[in-house]
Amino acid sequence: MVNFKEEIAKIIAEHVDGLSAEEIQSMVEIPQDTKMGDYAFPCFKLAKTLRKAPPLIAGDIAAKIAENPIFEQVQQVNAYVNMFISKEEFVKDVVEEVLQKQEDFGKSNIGEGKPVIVEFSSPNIAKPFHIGHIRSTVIGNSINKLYKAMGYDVTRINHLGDYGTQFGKMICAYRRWGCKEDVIKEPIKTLLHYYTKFHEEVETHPELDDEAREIFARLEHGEKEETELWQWFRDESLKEFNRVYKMLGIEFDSYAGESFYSDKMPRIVEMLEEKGLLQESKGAQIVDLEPYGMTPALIKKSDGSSLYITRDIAAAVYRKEHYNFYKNIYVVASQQNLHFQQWIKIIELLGFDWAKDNIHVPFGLVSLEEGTMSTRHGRVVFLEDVLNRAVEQTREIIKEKGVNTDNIDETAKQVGIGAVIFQELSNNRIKDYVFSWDKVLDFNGETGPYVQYTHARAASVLRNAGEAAAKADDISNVNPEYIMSESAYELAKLIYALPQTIIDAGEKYEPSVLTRHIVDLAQSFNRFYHDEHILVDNEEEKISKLALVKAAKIAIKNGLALLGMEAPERM
RNA sequence: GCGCCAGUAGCUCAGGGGAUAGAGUAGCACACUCCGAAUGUGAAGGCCGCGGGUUCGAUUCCCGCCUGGCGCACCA
Repeated sequence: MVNFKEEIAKIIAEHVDGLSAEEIQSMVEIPQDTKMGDYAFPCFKLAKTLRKAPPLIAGDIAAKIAENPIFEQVQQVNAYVNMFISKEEFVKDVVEEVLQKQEDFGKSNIGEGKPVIVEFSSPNIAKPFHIGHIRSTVIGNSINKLYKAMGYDVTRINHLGDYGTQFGKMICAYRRWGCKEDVIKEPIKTLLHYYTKFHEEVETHPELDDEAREIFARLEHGEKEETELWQWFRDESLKEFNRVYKMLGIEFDSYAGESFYSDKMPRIVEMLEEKGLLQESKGAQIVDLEPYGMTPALIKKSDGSSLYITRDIAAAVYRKEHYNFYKNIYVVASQQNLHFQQWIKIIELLGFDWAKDNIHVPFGLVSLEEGTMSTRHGRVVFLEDVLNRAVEQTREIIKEKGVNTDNIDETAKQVGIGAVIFQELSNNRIKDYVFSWDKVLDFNGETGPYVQYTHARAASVLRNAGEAAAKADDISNVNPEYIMSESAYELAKLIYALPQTIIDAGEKYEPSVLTRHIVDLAQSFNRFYHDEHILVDNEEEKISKLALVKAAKIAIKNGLALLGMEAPERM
């Protein structure tokens, strides 16, 4: 498809001195009101160099470019050159492109196969997978898919929180109050109970903390008994996590978590020493980051055991050596902003020029109406419960509406879970939000079910069309005259914009950019659907409109896939 | 106290130098003998937190303040 901004910039550049086509391209905009054109070029900035009033410049440019056949019309309005693209060619090109590319529509190859790592989800072993984990999991999954669609070679890493003093606490608690059968029966809930009990007991018995620290030190030294317990906790927890990942349709290439890097840390400490970055402070080893406006980074505790910043440095070094990444992306809560700034700065101080390729993609906090979520206080909403309730509600709605779907369980799953994912990816990831059952279970308006419904509706029209639907695949059967009405043209424009939207979303690490666009697409399709009758008697008109319906359906489906969602044919 | 982030319609949020600031939702008024009403249409709803500055032009950029969230040494 033609890149219109680029083409327009070239055309205008021929008539404007002193500005490159690239500079002009960055100035070309899409007016908010479609009545003002498909593209606009504001001329204010040219006034100084050309020594002329902006409206006069706009008038000049408009007159000079009006003859170009890519425009249907060019107008000067005040300081703007407003351009209307020739609809006939445009609509035909868009439909042809989509129907030809099918599931590949929206993909690009700007990544050229370069290796990218996306680290996401990364739950803590032996702790519940709660609604707070949904963000990293779902946002990370979408970023992974966006980068794949851009032609990068993506590796998905689940950096499990499977190490640290918390395991000292867990083992300590298990030894004191644990019961093997309970753990086997309900691993995470039981282990969480031990963990909570530990924190209650430590209030009155502070010596427990020392004991836990000691146990962790033994674990780190590979003592048999501690290691076996740890391995057991890890295995049982992963079983539970995988149940949720399966529901969400999420997979990983690697589960190399914190424990994987435990033997890779001494090397980092050595490197820091060699570079003279390490200092002793209050018995601990630190890197002083004050010259960079940051608090010191604690590398080693006074008892000699490690901290997670050391692990993250070790992990980044390992990944650079092992994957030679072009980008190493971390989808981790904004609470860890300082931590990321610190260790990325340390990578830089170690002399690695790839420090800048480590990218922290932060997101805001999820809280409950009762307050911040707290595993220790048992104030949590389990993600699995949220997904199950969404599926259950969908099943009821389907029954209520009496929709004919072949497999009500499968459809309820696709829509219910899709609703939760879509909700999560609707807003800018940096925003905090308060979890609300009412909101996740609301399926009207700008929601996942709305978009999926639109897709199913398009599917329904195509089913009802019978043979004509197949004829729409052949562009020579399509007469663009029939799909140039206002609502059809607006729909075509949004379909056209999908590939660039995918790139924008990827480059900003912001799936919500795509989510918003899919909502716009669905709204536009529904407007078209209400404005015009598609299955008309006139065969040529019907086929032409069906081609647009098909293109819209493909665009919606491909977009949803990049959010990690299914697009059911019936719902 | 210092640092980072956020503040836009009653509510939830888009937009991020450019034309009259947009959606959804709630409430109001409409549209199913018609391809799927989980839909669509209309009206209403705004000192874009406050005060300065830069600019031809600021909701957008800069400075200060206010409010809220998060972080700031042996948890991750």
